[in-house]
Amino acid sequence: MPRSPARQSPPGPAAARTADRLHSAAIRLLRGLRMADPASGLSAPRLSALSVIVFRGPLTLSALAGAEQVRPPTITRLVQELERAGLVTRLPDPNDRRVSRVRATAKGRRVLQAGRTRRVRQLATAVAALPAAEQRLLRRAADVLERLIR
Amino acid sequence: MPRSPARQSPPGPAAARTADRLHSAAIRLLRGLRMADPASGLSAPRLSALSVIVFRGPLTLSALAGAEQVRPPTITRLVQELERAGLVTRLPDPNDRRVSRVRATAKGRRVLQAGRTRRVRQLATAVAALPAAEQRLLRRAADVLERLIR
DNA sequence: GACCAATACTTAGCTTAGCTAAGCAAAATA
DNA sequence: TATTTTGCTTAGCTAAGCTAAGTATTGGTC
Repeated sequence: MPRSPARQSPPGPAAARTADRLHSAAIRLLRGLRMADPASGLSAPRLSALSVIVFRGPLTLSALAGAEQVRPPTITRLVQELERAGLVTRLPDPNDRRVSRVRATAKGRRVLQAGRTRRVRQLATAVAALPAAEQRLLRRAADVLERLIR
Repeated sequence: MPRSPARQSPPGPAAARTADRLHSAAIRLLRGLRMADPASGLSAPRLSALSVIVFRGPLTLSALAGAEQVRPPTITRLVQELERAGLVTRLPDPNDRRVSRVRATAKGRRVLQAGRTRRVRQLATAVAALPAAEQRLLRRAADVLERLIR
């Protein structure tokens, strides 16, 4: 009998089922959270992009697009919106005038903190209510997922 | 010192961080999967709705909206698209002429299977490549997440 | 039985977020 | 110097969500 993790073409029913459940869970999780804070205009993609800009320092639009796994035009627009809201600014690159680096403003950093807290509050509260063992489980699952997603 | 899971108003930094990571993971996971199959037109929301229709039998639009956690107009449109694609049909309710029940067609059931397989294939393959212990971990995490999401 | 409120869905019209294709300007290369 | 490549933008499309306002039906109330 072949050892289990050998099969390649069909991923195997158990893995497929797990993938399917994670997929559904992701959809519902984001739907539950979508636009938790219309006032500050911090939708999921904006929050996510702003977070990258805040934590990975000033970076080029290409790098941001790569990190966010979206195409260049999407990033162009997202950054324009964040800029319009005063959350980020752009610096010209002195060495290469094609590129444009983005950095968070003080307001951006402030709003990120407040906004992500508000946005994931429901989820965070639900997580906090779980027994410690399940919280640990979710943390380890997040590790695995982050690796999986690349 | 107070025992840990007691605090309520701020969910606590560990839970908040876990929530934040799950949030990010969900965004990136869905971005990676979005429109894996443009040919069959099976986007995530359609797949998700079709799946509910297939497995929870004929159900009213309101019930579907509830299950999918979206507002009525969104469901109206989604169902119109699925109908146009021949994946579902509508039955009038004999007792109440306001309501309209949706059921999957044979084609709908067929396409669901093929489509979801294609759509989550990347993810399923990645999951299948994990050591058994991590696959188990993800399954248990999916249990917890499904409860969490309600 | 006539009205009125509630319910189930639809329509209209907006926003956001993604895409491709095509363009422009700067840099790198031949 | 001419060409290609790179980084970003513009134009224009689609999908998926929303609210507000409509229609039709049901059911309750005087």
